[in-house]
Amino acid sequence: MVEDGAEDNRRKPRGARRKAGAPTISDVAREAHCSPMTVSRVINGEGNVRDATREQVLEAVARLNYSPNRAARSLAGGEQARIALLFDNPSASYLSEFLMGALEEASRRDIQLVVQSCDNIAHGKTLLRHLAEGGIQGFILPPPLCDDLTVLDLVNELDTISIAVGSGKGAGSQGEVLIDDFQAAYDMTKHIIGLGHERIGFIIGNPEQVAADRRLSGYLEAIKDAGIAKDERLIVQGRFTYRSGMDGAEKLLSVNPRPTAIFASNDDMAAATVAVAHRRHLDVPNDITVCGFDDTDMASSIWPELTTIRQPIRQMTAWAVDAAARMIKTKRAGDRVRPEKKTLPYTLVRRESDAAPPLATRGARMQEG
Amino acid sequence: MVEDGAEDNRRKPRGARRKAGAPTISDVAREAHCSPMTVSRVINGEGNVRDATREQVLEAVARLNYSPNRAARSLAGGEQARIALLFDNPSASYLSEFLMGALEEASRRDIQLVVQSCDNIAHGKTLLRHLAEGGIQGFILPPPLCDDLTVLDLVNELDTISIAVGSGKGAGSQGEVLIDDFQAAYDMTKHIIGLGHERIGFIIGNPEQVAADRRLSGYLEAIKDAGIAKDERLIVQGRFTYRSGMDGAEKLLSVNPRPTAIFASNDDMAAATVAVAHRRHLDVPNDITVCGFDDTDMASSIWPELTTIRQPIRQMTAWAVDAAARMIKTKRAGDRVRPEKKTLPYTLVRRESDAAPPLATRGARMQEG
DNA sequence: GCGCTTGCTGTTAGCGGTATCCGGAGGCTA
DNA sequence: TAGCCTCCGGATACCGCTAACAGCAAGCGC
Repeated sequence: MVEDGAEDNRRKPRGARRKAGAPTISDVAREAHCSPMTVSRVINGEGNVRDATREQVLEAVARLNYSPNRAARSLAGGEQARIALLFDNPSASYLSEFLMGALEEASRRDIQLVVQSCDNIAHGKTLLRHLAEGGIQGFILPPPLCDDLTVLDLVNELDTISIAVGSGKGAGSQGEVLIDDFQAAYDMTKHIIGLGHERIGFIIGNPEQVAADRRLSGYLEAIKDAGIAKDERLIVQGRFTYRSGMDGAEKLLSVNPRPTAIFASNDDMAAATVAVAHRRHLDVPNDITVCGFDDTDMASSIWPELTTIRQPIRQMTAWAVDAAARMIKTKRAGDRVRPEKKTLPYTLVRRESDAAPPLATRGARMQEG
Repeated sequence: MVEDGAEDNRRKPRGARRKAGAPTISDVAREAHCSPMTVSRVINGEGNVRDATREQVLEAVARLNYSPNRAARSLAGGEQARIALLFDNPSASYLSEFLMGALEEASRRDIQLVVQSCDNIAHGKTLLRHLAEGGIQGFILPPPLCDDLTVLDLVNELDTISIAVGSGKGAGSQGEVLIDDFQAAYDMTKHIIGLGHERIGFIIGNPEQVAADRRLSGYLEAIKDAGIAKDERLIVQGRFTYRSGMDGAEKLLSVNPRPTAIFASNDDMAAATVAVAHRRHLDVPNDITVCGFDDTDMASSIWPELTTIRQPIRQMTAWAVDAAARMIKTKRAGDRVRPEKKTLPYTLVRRESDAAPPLATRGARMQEG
């Protein structure tokens, strides 16, 4: 009688569990009027599912708040993909968005993500080698790492795959996800011009990153199209850091006549520009318009909040993790890997840091003209 | 027919996929001349196995160096903990640290973690309900979600458990992991006093978060202990946002005589203070010392970089996951759940935003004394 | 019309364990 | 010897998911 303590309390855990427990893939399948296998395909981002079906499944997933059971998945699926995220990036706010997207997706997809920071390209390459030996099959590389061709070569040599996020030289073997930096910068410049500005300063990003070039080109093209003469003094070099933004802004604000607007290649530098402007007792935006790029956290946590270009960084890294997983999978299956590329839409987010140029300036210009 | 010895060499269809190593429970059973079930019994220390049999099994286990597959075990046993991480937090950098700690620990402990962001408290509550219905048994909540008592009530109503990270009202039913905000603020204030400051302004955080109160108390206690009289004009209300920090700083810097140092309850407000100071042509730190709290990335991405208090966010969330798992387990076993609480150590990070007060001020004071 | 792809979806068979049930051996009472 | 209990241990059915394959239409060349 003493012994049956073991049986008295757990008589029907199974039945009970089914009721209270988490929804399973079959629940979703029933809800979506299809088979569990199809659901599996949808949530794993495999192809070969009609869009209509996919949507039904996704709807059902959302409705039931389904999230796949990790244990079952790794039990059935064999090995998990292991992906590393290497970063060497000055802008902390960019980075945190970046990480969030990747981490979220990795946890959803049950992918093992190794996050490593590195000091410079050389160090990055050592790490790359090291990680590959440790069984990492794929890499996600933000700029500037993904902008270096020797890094790309190394990835190939190690027989791994890589995805460039927010940049990319269009190299054949590398996956890529980015926005149209050129067009975005063009749009922003046009927006500023549309406000009435003609003397528009520009702070270039880190020259080692292709995105910096593309943004510069977009700016140049836009002022050219608007018939504004290019003024070398209004284009200064930065490095995407706050500090470099301060230096750049100091230079720009010392030019005479002063620019009425400054377009910085990222938010950190734009924030620095606002700070410098304030230090010089210039009101943003009434004395000077300041615009950024990226829409990181910083853009909306300073005052005035920045008008900027929103990159869907989170979606981009999420997609990168996804694509990397797919590429690894096809590679493991022995199929030919076709690197995936994607361009995501950006948005111009208008906030409080832009306005028409001060009347005095406009007057001055009208007198000139 | 199918089940005979002829078949025992290898499973046929997926034999190829099986990894070289990893002996299974069946391998052990074969080795010990018994059934998998008996092996399971031995491994799990259940009764009802003859000593002789038990020893055979243990020997086989040792010989094969067998260790049970966790995924399979939790799948079959239905013992898997599922925890959700809900966040509604402005600071992205705080979050990435937050996530990293949690995800790392979750994967180590084989716990399933669902990550969800929400817009506000109301939305958070909807999600909470939704997730609980979806089989989530516990929640990890950063501020401000964990500071809201109605959220806490909901957690209880849903018969789930929660852990507050970085805050907590000490409510009986909720687990908590935090730093000693009082002591940290005390230390920072003392540090500033040690530099020679006597007129130290303080910007309070969001009154809805308990941590804000604690930090204020720490500040008050420290100046009291140093024999500095409390000056109401030097203590202003903020809300943890950049904007509120600007307002607070404006107020503080208008006080006459001006404070020589300002201690803001978080980094965003400290950054705002630096901006305001610069606007007034005050040099940080030579004209005025500014210190923050949290060590978010803003602290090190503005210039000058902020002296601040670093919270070990990663360890805090790792611990939270751990504690949540334990609490869920005891709850499932039908035992009374005793919410766990923990306080972790913080660090005062000294950077470039603090210095001794300007000589003029010190002179003035010496004359006074 | 015949095969032959191609694209989409369902079916089957496990992954490595554990819960539950079942049955045989042995001991005890009547 | 029947009846019943206890101790051991095996058989079976899953847990939730996915790999591999098996349809099955539609499109295409000839």
